[in-house]
Amino acid sequence: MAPEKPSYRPLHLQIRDLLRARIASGSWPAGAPIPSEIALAAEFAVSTGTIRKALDALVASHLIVRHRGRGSFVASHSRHEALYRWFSIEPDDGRRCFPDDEVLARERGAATQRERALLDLPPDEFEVLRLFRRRHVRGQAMIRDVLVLPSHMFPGFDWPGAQHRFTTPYEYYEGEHGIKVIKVEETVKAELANSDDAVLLGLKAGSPLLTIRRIAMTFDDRPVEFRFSRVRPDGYSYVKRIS
Amino acid sequence: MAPEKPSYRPLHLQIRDLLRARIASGSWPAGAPIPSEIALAAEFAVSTGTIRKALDALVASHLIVRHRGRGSFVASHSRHEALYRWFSIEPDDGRRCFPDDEVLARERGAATQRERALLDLPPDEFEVLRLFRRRHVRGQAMIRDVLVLPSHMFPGFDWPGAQHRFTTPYEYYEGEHGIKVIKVEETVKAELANSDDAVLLGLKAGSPLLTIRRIAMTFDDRPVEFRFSRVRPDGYSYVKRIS
DNA sequence: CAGTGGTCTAGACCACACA
DNA sequence: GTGTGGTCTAGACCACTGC
Repeated sequence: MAPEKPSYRPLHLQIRDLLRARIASGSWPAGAPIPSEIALAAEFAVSTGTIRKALDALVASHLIVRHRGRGSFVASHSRHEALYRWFSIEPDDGRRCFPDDEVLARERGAATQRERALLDLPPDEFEVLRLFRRRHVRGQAMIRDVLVLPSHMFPGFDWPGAQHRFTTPYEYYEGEHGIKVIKVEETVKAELANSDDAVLLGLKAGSPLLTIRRIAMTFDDRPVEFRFSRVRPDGYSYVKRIS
Repeated sequence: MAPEKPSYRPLHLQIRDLLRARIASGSWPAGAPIPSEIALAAEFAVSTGTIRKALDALVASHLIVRHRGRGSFVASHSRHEALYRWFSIEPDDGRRCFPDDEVLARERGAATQRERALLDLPPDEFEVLRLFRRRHVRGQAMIRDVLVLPSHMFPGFDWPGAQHRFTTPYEYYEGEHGIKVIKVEETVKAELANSDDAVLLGLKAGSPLLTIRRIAMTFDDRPVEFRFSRVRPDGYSYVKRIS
């Protein structure tokens, strides 16, 4: 006999996915209030306990936030807690602080073979946006990076222009282009500083350097941004906590 | 008015902490079955829903595992899923595989100032165990590391000897010394290969190298092990996924 | 004050493992 | 079978927010 597909999924999972779809589709935009437990229970004709289990899962995956007495809301990158969520570099003295951006250059061009693959560009799309930055902390150049974006997902892209309204690129993607980054994958390597690193980060060529390649994804693992960072290693570490 | 301490904590949190304490104290050792929901509900005189919420939290923090029809059990490092939980290095070709250990040396000696601080040694303890290893993958030397342990927590320490019974040090700590690692913190840096790296990993001195400093902790953030790893960067990356 | 989410209860029914 | 955990219900009560 051929294996049967599961004919049943728990209600709370079905509801969780339906609610997630509403957030993914943009019908519930970032920051918007969502219906109360009671309203949702009525809409789906289930008990509040089942709704609660679905909402708890969305809280766990950072898709909504809930406040007793106020209601539930679609999570947003503009919340302060979101700032450090994706940023894994910490000074060795423990005093975390978020770097300032300096946009060095911006270009629009044909995607390389590698960029096409990393960003999973559809066959009829060939253009990417590239944003070259330098990032400072306490006045010192700490990171230089390049952000590569699929052009077709960001019509009218204007990050340096919108920088006064949004504190991070992800907040800008979300607020201005309706694209919510929900997952990133970073691979870290050690390399040697080249002459550009020497100039931009004030290092000696040939000194060691941390490099980070990041793929940022939205719903359904769709790539949104590829980022390549080169980090000066003196005084800073890449940190991962596992529990 | 002086601020009042909270006179009330939710029952499910209190019960979660009580159950966690039983695991921490060793009265419920790794792998042991724990009482059923109904039995726990009777013991604490609460409803099964409250017990369930406490147990769900313990599942989320990997302290217990539950199987429908069989029961709930204290989680153990010997489970296969635990193998990769703490290991963040992945080959660039995607084919993950766990390295073999080769113990190069073992020593027992006085802790350095730095080791004392990292391991939070009590004032009357001065001795550490050091284990020097090399780790291979597909026949190639990939990592060399040193493990530093507080001597007083591991009486009769015999890792290379017990290597035929336990697959990883953490499984050995748990099975033989009753010490369960539940959390690690890693800081990653880029450095240059020295002459020892050149010999042990087959690199050129001066080539870039990933270094990882790890603190492994048991309950109450008590340090159990300090580990310093030096990783050959060609073909491997340190990976972190955030969602 | 009404409305929200957080806690807690006391059940019922089901899928599954094991003897 | 019996016993386990997983799902789901229909309530009650409380703490908190904002009007």
